[in-house]
Amino acid sequence: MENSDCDSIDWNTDDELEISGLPSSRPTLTTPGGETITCNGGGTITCNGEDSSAGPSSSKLVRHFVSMGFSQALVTKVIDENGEDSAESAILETLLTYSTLENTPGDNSPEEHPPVDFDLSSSEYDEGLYDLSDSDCWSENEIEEDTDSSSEKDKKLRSLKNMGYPVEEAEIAMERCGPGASILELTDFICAAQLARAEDANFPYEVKPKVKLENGRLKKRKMYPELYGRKKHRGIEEDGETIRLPKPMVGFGLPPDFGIRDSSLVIQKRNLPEEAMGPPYFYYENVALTPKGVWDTISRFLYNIEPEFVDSKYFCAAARKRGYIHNLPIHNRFPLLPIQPRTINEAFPLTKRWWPSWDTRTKLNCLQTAIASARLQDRIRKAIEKYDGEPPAIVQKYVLDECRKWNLVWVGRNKVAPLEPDEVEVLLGFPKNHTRGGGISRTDRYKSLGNSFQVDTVAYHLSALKPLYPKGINVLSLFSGIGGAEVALYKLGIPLKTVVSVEKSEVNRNVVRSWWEQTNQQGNLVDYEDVRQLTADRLEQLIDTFGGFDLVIGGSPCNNLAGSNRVSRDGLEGDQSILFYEYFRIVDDVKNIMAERRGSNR
DNA sequence: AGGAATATGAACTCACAC
DNA sequence: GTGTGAGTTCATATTCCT
Repeated sequence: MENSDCDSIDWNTDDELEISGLPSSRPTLTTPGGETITCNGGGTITCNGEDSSAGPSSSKLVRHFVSMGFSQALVTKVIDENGEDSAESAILETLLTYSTLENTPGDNSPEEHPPVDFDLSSSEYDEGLYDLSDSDCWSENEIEEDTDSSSEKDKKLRSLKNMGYPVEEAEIAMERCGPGASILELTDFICAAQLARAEDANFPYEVKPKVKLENGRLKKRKMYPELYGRKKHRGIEEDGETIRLPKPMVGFGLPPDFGIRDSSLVIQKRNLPEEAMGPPYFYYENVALTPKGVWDTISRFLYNIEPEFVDSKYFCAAARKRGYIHNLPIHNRFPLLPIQPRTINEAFPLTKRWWPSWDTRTKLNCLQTAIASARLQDRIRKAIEKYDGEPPAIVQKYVLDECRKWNLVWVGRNKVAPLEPDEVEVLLGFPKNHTRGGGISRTDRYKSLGNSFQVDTVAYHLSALKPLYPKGINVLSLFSGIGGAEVALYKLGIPLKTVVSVEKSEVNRNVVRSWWEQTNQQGNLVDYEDVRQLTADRLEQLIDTFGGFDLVIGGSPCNNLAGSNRVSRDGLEGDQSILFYEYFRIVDDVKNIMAERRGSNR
């Protein structure tokens, strides 16, 4: 999603060197306003595990860190050393360092913890928006505890198959791991077996194209047609260098009754390249309409997975054409409830009265980061007012062009207006007032919202994870923005055990933290300011602390890709959009580290 | 100082006619 | 095949105004 340009820090080369050259231990950045941000290194932490009242106390701090998986003895020791008043981030930093040095599991390894209690009904934040009561849309698809071992086995087999694993490998894994093995254990086994086979065939990591620096620039990966041959289906073609956008832009399929009548548009299964398979799962997002060749490059880096292009106009009343590359299962998806109104009239009933018959729009265009000026709205009003009845065709065209360009709606006689920030929030699937208050300006609200996920769309894709992680997931959220991924998972009812979030903009981090607190999250929220802080060493520490990441999710900056940018639409190598390579690096690091851990546990 | 307002096209795709 | 026109787009730089 999201935004890397919300503040005044430029991503020019000098800054890159400056930031990456910082000592890795607890760097402290200072904002232009002189305010010190202490969320580096260990990150700012929010945890509402027990008492919701604010204010640190020693015992509470101890419980807090113990709940994160550190041993009580270690936590006590570190707090004693640092002092109770020291920042939580400093304590976490020390804990991470110690736990790495000790290399011995604490008294409370995360796996030994009781599952977090995830009580949706206790949330008062949603104002009844999230109807997560028993829904026949998905309950039948869930994996339920079943006493019948044979049907249990079938379900696991089916799940594995749906996740893209070959049936034979799934059967072998179930035989070897025993009847009580969880899906996660089974997928671990299959992945380890695949890795072992790859090594046997002298086809190990080295084969995987690596990113290399060339003249200070990132070098593009070679195509490996032998790994993932050219293909063609449903309008998405790899025609030499260009991936074409599908029409209609419905991805691998939409929920039932979402506008797909042609069943051939629904993809039942796909074959992921072996090196792309999870765990961890990952999910990458960016604008669909990029300069030529960008999605080819992105796909090449992300294990040659075919992008899923979806227009969110099928999920809400506004268009949002985006590409998603992920290794999620695509079976058993279900939509968020309640389903959003999908026409302007239904979403904004009050506009109906003023909507002229010659404005035939039923959907809004893409919600962007800026809104129409008052002067433009005035020009439109004056242009129409000159005529008693229906304005002439030339005026209609002028008005309609501007309305389309600026997403204006009719709010009075001859009066058009841009959407209010709270209306944008709801369209994008966020709770009303999600970005309101806490010191964020109206301009920044539009900007952050314009850079965000459409929650219903993303949630539909992520819904396949729900049966796989009934006890919750650990998420690495990159370029988190205002937390579209977190909100989507929450609305799906997937408990958030740990969220490590990286977001450069302070106002956005504040939005996510407020949401986290208001929704009484039981897990841990750790945040970082810069993706470059997540070095391989740091990722190892985080993985060892939290027991690995189940999902790495994020959309890297689109600034240099988006069509609205008149100034610096420089493509993937642009100042901001180049951070895509950081996304790839981190996903690849996490995959390799977790594969190593699986190997050494065996 | 900082928020708000304002002006600023190009690149791309698609449909259609020829 | 080529040409043309219509439609769409997670934005930025500058100025204005408290």
